[in-house]
This record gives sequence, structure tokens and C-alpha cells, in this order.
Amino acid sequence: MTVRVRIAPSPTGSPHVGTAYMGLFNYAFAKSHNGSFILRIEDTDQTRSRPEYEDGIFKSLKWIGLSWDEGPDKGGDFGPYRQSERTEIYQRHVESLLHNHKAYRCFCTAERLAEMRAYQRANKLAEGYDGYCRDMGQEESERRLKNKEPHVVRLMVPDLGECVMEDRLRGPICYDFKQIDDQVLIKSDGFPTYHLANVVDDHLMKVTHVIRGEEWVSSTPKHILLYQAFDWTLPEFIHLPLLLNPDGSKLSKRKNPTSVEYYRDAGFLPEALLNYLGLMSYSRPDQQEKFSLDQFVSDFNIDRVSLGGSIFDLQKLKWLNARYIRENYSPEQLWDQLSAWRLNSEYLSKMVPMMQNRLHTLGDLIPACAFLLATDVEHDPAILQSKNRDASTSAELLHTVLLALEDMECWEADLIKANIEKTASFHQIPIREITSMLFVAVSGMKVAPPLYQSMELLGKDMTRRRIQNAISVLGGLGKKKIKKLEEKWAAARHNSETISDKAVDNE
RNA sequence: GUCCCCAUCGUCUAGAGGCCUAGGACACCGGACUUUCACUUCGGCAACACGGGUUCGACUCCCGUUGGGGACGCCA
Repeated sequence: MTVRVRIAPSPTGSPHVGTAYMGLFNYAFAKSHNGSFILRIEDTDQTRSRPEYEDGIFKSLKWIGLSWDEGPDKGGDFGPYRQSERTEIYQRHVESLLHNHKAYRCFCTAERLAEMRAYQRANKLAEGYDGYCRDMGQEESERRLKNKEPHVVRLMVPDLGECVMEDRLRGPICYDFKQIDDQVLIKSDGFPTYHLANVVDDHLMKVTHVIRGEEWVSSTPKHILLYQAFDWTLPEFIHLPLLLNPDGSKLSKRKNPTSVEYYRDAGFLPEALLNYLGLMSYSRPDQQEKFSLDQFVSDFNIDRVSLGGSIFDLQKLKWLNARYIRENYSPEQLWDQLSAWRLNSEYLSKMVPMMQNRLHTLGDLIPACAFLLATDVEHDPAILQSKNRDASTSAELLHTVLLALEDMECWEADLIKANIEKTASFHQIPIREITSMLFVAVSGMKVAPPLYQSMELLGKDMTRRRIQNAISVLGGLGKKKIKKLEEKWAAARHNSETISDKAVDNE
């Protein structure tokens, strides 16, 4: 049997280090068994998937040094490798489930489901779909289908019994079917959910080992049920522990830089990052901490992974990166790396127009722009804090900026400006009050080149990180405050969207 | 809240019942080297969550407690 494994990222944001982490272990497992490593794009979420992000995934994985045998950009015998191009396949498969009464159409509206959940929560009942449409007659189901009533297709999960899944690292894990509700397989837009698409594709692509993050453990019973419904052989399941924030929670961009692009922009070498990832929950038999991808693969043994989640420790990453810099490069080679990074005329020349009026001598350029070429900047709370506000309010303002920038897909000065303006109007304060502080947060200095252009040049992830650091220098924000602020922000955004929608309608 | 997973220094980890007075690495603290800094080097600090079993013997096996995390979406 040829080993075939895959990673299946969804293109809904900057490529995540967690994806690279899973990629590394899948790659190592495949290559150490002379198997194939597949890249599949899970873009079934039509509202969030973006082609630019897909491209970002390709680039980041290549940058870090991982290559795949089959994928959307490479082809292969089991394509297409982009789920949005496989809808017809899922339709066909779900028809057979419908036919065999393993699944059913559900016409419940979002409103009804929301009410149901509210009721369940209020009465402290188990949350999950209540099976309202489950026993609908075939005739009614067909009739409403012909009427083009919006609906989803749900998996028929048994009421009784239990599902035992075998995890290679954890042994048998037992789930009671009572705890599992009827999972949606096809959304009302006709696209499959992850659960359906992943099972169908893994089977059709002859995936032998499903190596993925621990967050998937609890949905594995649904997947097993699907394999059984189709009468397919199960792959082997291997759930790897998660990468963690310093506080022990799942690594998240709210608290930490998570995108591979951040590490690139911050000046880390791809092989050091990849090497560091290979240290997470894993140790080589010889205890070596610095190793190449080939070395990692050569004696890779998935049974050596330890089960506790690993905190992603920037300090140790920096130490490893430093070792690569001094041990693996001649000065000439290092210069090549530096110019591939930001010390090149393409990047540096962008500073010139924004600095021209500010230069007294040519030598003024670099000191003033140093923050654009730095991994981190030092924040002085005394100058960071807004003059007429306390540290906590200042932090709150900065956090709002983070929220405003979060969903930006296109990182350009004009759009950044527009989003900062939103922040100001949200707090009903002059934009100055925010920008003056933001200057310091982003640059670490009181005097800096134009803000929005600097942010554009720095890059989204670096900018985020600077602001996060600034917030923590200001003493951080409590969980409650953050939650409250985020709710208010979401509500305000919702309102402004409905207002602008109406405006469009009126026209 | 319910279900599931996990548990060795602050962090990453070694440890497959006696090899453990628990080893290594990062960070931190000292010393040496160095015009300075860095590198290097020597040393130090620092952990088996707790309670019960099993056993001649538990870091290691079993049970419980506690703690942490994850999942409970027409997101993946």
C-alpha cells in the first residue's frame, strides 16, 4: 500500500504556521514511507474563500521549503484538487446517501435554528440540531425540493450506540451517538461542508492516513459515519497536538503572529522556521535540535510525537534562527538572504518618496526608516500613551484599530486610512487622537514617515504585531473589556452595513 | 454546561517499571574569553500536579481528583 497523505488548508486568510506545521509532519510521514504528499484547497466556504489567499498558501509553503506531489497548481491523477471544482462529485455522492436514507433534506430556516439554540441554551439542554426535518416524508421532501425551497442536507446520525474511533497516537476514543447531532453535509448554497468534502475527497484521492490537528478529534465520529454510509474503508487517523499561545490556548492571530508571512517579513529564515516547527511536540531519537528537512525526514517516526500541545516560543525560534545565520551562511550568502528580504532597491526605494521632504542629508533616510527594517521596535509607554487618556483607554483605542484592520484583504495605504477613520468615528473622536498614538505603536518613534504608507510598507502582519506589542506595553486589556469592545464593534459594523445596504436599495 | 483529549524545569523536550541523586536545549543568573558587544566556554537556578492502588520496586501501569486545552455552526 502506498502511503498518501494530504493537507487541506482553506484559503480564508494569511497562511497559518499551523498549516505549515501540519504540512511538515504530513510531508515527513509521506516521504519517510516513500509516499505522496497532496495539497488540496478546501474552498467550500464561498463567503470567506479568496483566490489571493490560495496563492498565499502556495507561496508560503514553497517559501518554507515544503513541496507537494499533487495539488491544484501541479495536477495529479486524482484532481481537481480545489473543492470548489468538485461540487458535482459531492452532489452525486450525497444523492446516493439520500437514496439510501443515510441523509435527509432539512428545510429549517436560520431563524428556527437560532430559536432552537436559544431555547436549548436557556434550558441548559444539550445543544445541537433537534431532528425536526428528520422524519419528513419522502413526498413532502421531494415536493419542497421541486418548489425550490432553500434547504440543506443532513447526515442521519443514529440515536443510540457509540462510535469508537482509533487514533494512532491516542488509542481508541469512544463517542456516544447521543452527543452527535445531524451534521450538515450540503449547505443551502449547494456547496458541501468540510465534513462531507473531506471524506469524499480523502477516499477518492486514496488518502491512507489522515494526519491533522487535534481540534478535529471530536468531529471524527461524523467522518467515520460517512465512511460507513458509503461503505468505504477507513483511513488511519492521527491527530497531532496543537500549537499554543504563551497562555496555553490554541495559537491565534488575536494574541500572536500566526501567519507564515509574518515570520518571513520579520526576518526569519525559512529553514529555521521549519526546523523549529519540527521541534514542536517532537524530538529526534538523537536529540539533535538543528536539522535539515532531509535529516528530519530520514529518521522520522510519527509515533515519537508527544501529545501535549506546544507553546510557540519566539525566543527559541530566534535562537535557532541565529544559529542558521552564523553557521549556514558565508557573508556573501547572508547578503543574498538580506537582499531577498528587504535590503533591496525595490523595497528601499519605496521609502524615498515618503522621505524626500524630510531629509536634510541623505544619511537621514535610514535612521528615520529603521523601523521598516526591524523585526521588533521598543515601545516606551511614556510616549505611547495618548496625552489626555489613561493607558487602558489608549490600549482600547489601539485594539479597535486591530479590529478595523483585521478583515482587510487588500493592504493599501488608502484602505488603511479608510479603516482608521472608521475607528475614529466609532469612538467619536478626532482621527488625530488615534493616528498620533498609532505612529508610535507602529514605529516606536515620535517622529516617523507618513503613517499609512509606512503601514503598507511594513506589511499587515508586522503592523499587527507592533500594535499588539504596544497594547501589551500599555498594560494590556482585560478579557472582559476586549469582549465588550468587540461586541460593540461588531454591532456598529452591522448597523453601518445595513445602513449602506439601504442606501444602495434606495438608489 | 456537555463530551473528548492532555499533564516532567517558566518554555521545548528525553524518559517504554530498577540505568533517575530525573538528562538535554531555550530563557534567566554568575564566571572565563573579548578594547566593547556578540559568538564561544565553564558553572548555577529550576520539573515528575495531587491522592489512592498494582509491584520487591514507580516519572513510567491502573483508578480518582485537580488543572489546562479542544469541540459542540449552512467555518474549516
